[in-house]
Amino acid sequence: MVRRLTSRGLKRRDQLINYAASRFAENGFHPTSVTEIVNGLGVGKGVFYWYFDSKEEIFIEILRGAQRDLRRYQQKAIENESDPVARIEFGIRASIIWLANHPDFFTLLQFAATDEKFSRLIRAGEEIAVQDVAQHIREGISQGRIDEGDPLFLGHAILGVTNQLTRVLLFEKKRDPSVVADAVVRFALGGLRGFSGVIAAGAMGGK
Amino acid sequence: MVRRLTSRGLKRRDQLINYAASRFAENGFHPTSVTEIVNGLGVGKGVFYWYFDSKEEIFIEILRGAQRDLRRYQQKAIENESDPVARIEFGIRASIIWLANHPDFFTLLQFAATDEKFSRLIRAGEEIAVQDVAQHIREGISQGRIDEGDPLFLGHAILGVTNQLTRVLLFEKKRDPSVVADAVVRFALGGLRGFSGVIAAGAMGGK
Amino acid sequence: MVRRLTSRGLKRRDQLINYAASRFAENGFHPTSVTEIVNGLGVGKGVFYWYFDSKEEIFIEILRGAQRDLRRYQQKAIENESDPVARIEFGIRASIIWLANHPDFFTLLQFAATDEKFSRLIRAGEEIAVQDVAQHIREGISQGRIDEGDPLFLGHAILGVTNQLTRVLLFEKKRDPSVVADAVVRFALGGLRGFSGVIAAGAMGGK
Amino acid sequence: MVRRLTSRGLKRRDQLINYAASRFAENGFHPTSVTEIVNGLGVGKGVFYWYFDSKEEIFIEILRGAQRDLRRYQQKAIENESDPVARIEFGIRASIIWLANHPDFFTLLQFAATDEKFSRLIRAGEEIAVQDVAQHIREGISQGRIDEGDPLFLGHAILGVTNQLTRVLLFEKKRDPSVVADAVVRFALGGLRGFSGVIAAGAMGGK
DNA sequence: TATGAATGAGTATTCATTCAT
DNA sequence: GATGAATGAATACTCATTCAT
Repeated sequence: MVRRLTSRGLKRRDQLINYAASRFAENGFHPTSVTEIVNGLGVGKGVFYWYFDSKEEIFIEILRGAQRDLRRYQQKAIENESDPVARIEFGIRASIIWLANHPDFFTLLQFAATDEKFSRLIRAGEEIAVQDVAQHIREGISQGRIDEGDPLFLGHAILGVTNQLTRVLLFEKKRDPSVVADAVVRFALGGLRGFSGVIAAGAMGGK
Repeated sequence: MVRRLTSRGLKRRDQLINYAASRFAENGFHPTSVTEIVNGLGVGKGVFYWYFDSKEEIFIEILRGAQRDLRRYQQKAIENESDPVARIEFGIRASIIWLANHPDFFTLLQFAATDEKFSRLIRAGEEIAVQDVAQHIREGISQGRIDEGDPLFLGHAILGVTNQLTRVLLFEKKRDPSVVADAVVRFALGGLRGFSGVIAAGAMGGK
Repeated sequence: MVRRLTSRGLKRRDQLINYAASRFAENGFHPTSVTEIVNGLGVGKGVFYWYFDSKEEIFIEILRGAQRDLRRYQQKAIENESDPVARIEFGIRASIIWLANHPDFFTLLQFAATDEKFSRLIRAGEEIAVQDVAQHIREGISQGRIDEGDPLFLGHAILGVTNQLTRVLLFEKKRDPSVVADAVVRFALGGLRGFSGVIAAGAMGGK
Repeated sequence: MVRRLTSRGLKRRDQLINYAASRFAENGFHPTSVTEIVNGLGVGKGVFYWYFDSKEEIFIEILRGAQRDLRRYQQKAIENESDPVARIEFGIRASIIWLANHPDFFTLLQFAATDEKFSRLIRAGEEIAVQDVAQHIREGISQGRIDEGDPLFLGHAILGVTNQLTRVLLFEKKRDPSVVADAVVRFALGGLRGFSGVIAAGAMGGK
């Protein structure tokens, strides 16, 4: 939808995005109806469709906004650091802090990754984040600080640890963000250094 | 629902579970209708509600079955191994192989974790798996093979790496299961060993 | 929609078709809502969609049924007559009688011809009727009873006269069907015989 | 709505009428939204409601304008002809030429005739046109050039032939307007002369 | 005159679930 | 055990119209 918005319109749009995000996070995307959103805001149904073409569209806008914001936060956390391993660490810590400050978005991103309609977007965002990390990993490898290994694999591994520990420790067990971050960093940097003595590679066979 | 089923009835129930699982995996839980399931099987709607109280119930049955099956597979892979680190490795490898053989269930479990209605079940299953691993981790720590650290944290970290790399490398990038397993094991065992030189713990602060 | 219907189901379907036809005829297709139809029948909304995929579909069924019925009626009126001009006359009279007995369908067919979604169907039905007449016209021409002329043009001309006089005389001015039929037949057969002295063919030019 | 319009305002009004007419003709009246009209013109919604009270009103304006214009065109074609049969012929030819030059209006008039909201207007317009023709028919009868018969019936018959052949031959089969006009004139004048030997008047009976 | 914003009843359609047979 | 039929609340979305500026 292309619409020239006045400042009043921009405010409305933001209001819709924020409220919808909170409802989606609490109830889930499918179970949250447009009616629920507009009623919660005390506006008519047409308002919603004045700003968005569909329920899908507003969700995508929410996701994009979250991805953009998270990425900016990560980059800002890194910008003055030249050591690649430190950049990785700072990136992890920034992510966790951002997620702690935007718990709704965490839920939303997790769900979106499982829904065919949005997963492409999430994948793309993840890929960008992983590319960022991969670059630092490559530098770390060339400096001999990180063991050889596919930087993209390693980047995804870090992402996996970060997400899982954030969900469990931060959101479920309500640990302090810095505690969570310490745990993630410890595991992730250890993982990057790798483990020479793989015991039984391929030893178990398939089905 | 508790119903005494004939062997024919058991077969029907299985048929429903399997077909529903494939539909849910392909379309998502919410977008898949009961009508779609019974039509796809060429039976009437009564059949569905003879065996299950609701669409939620069949989904829960699917999830439970998947969790049970995966756990059995993991345990079988471990039963003759006494070395704790090897048990961890074998557990990881077994998980990846099982997931490779049940791609539908992977999708389903991922989604279920994000839906309030099912997440409790998923969390419980995860917790059990993590407890298993934690036990090995404890042994490993006491043998001095793994660095000090909260075994539950570490268990979740392993789970996070496994899930993420399975999704990305196995399902998206179609890598061979053994390649994926090698990557996961390498990172996980490295992560367990930890990283003594955390550079900036807590240095960045919150918002 | 392909559905095996019980006799109860067939009855419901008929009921829906008949009631919907009357509503469409009275209010028009667009202004008549599915809700109005099911409420008028005192059934749930699902009933409608059990038998028809859409509002369009039921309308098409109505049109098809009307076309089929009208055609049968025309053919029955003609079957024992061998004289081609008499066949034309009998066909016209039969059409008018049928329309007099199915005033709703007349309205429906007229509307359908103007709506892109249904006009193809109406055109096809008209074409069939016109082909029938054209055959008799050809015979009439070869017997020297009808002047030379494109039989399809003439068939459409007859259709036009029939429709217009039926609408105006029969439905608006409430004339007796036989009076209407006499008027149509008189004009149509005169028109078939043609007019040798066209006064100013092409004399007026285009725009 | 009565509004004193500046010349700029009159232009806007015309623009709206013309564009709306083209949309209505292409999509149908009901399916065309006011939004579609104003967006297509790149103006705000207020503009529409400044000039017209409702969507119905603009449609009625369109119809009235078309009727007025057609009637003027017919009258101009006839004004210098005194022979009644020739006046009929010229009227028919003029109508077909006008319709050929205003294909949108043809569609619109056809639809309007089927919609309760507008049919009164269309009927009135038709009645005027038919009265015009009826006058010539009466003259023709008194001159012994046209057989006895109700002039209004005959007038409607001519209208029916004209409309049907225009639709089929001109718009669907893309015949040249003069060819269409020849066919209509031939049939209409033949029809006016009538057919003495009605074979089976009333012989078939009603239901 | 004109705009962007807002209204809210209305639309077609879906779907989990129940019922009668 | 199983079927076709029925329910009716709910859903996403539309649209003629009005309002504030």
